[in-house]
Amino acid sequence: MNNTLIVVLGPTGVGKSAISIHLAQYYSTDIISADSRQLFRELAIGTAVPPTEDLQSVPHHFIQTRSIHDYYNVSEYETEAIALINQLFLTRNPLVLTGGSMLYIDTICKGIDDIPTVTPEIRNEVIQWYQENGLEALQQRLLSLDPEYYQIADLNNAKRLLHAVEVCQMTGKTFTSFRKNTIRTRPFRIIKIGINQQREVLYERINKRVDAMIESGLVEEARSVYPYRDLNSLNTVGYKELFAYFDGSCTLEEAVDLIKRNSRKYARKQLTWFRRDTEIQWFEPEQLEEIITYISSKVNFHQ
RNA sequence: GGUGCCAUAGCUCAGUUGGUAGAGCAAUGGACUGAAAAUCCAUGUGUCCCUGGUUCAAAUCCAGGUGGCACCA
Repeated sequence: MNNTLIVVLGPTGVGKSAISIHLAQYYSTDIISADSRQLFRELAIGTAVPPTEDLQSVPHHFIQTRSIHDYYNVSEYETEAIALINQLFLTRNPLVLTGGSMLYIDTICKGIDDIPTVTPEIRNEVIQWYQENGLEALQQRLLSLDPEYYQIADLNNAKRLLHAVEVCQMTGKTFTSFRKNTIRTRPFRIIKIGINQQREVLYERINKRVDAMIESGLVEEARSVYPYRDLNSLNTVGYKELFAYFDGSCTLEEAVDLIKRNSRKYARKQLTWFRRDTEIQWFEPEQLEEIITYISSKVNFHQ
């Protein structure tokens, strides 16, 4: 098995895109995005989609391919991305996967259990029931539907409980019965490259990048999707803060500061997730040569 | 120059009739199975501006000083 997926991961703003493009050019290959927000074509500036030149110089997949109005989830991503990866391997090797959405990356590397997709009717029904009856009632409902999951569930996290209840409600089976937690072995090798740098430097980069986004017209971009603010796809850093400004509940300056702060928080959360993954080999953003050396030490593409 | 108000955690501020201090935000750590840039959880020692006084005991009362704000000249 020589097919290799090079996974470039790291916190937001660290410079993953630049490294991925260099790697893709070096190996004459494509980039598959693992970014849950760059998927949406209406969101370009605020999600830091690479500039047009970069997108033209290297083929990118899963960038700007969906609308904010489309329903999308990790499972769909897994199905589509794995199919594409297998197809691309017929003509090229290695491939580069890059992005900051932790769950999306893990889904490609390890798979995710088959859980039936909840219909909008059931979802709305359960959400409405929750809004009328509250968290405690939701916990009790889960306890009666799936006591096993109740034992391990994060009982304050309504989103998790809601999903478990939805699945039970729809299928008549317990949520636990779908949670096999089986790791899928992929028909390709995976090399994980983590990019990180000193926290202060990273934060400074993030702050500057937000200023640059504002200069590039983020306010206008956010205003154009403002009417659809309740969509899940717009519960996104860079947009939700500007919606508050449009509402008149804060100044533009305050909104921009909040975008910076929330981006930093996001970066921290990403690092928390990645920290437990011992397969990741970490590098600084300038260490392109070292990265290529490391990859070469793991696999030889010219045999 | 005079008078009044204020000074407590990185920031904004609570702090009852004196018993050596605690919220929100920030920051940091953690969780994570179809909303994941989402959602949830945990972590609070700081010359209570300085000096002196009263008191068994002062962030708290008194005097002076320093800095800020407001008003009057």
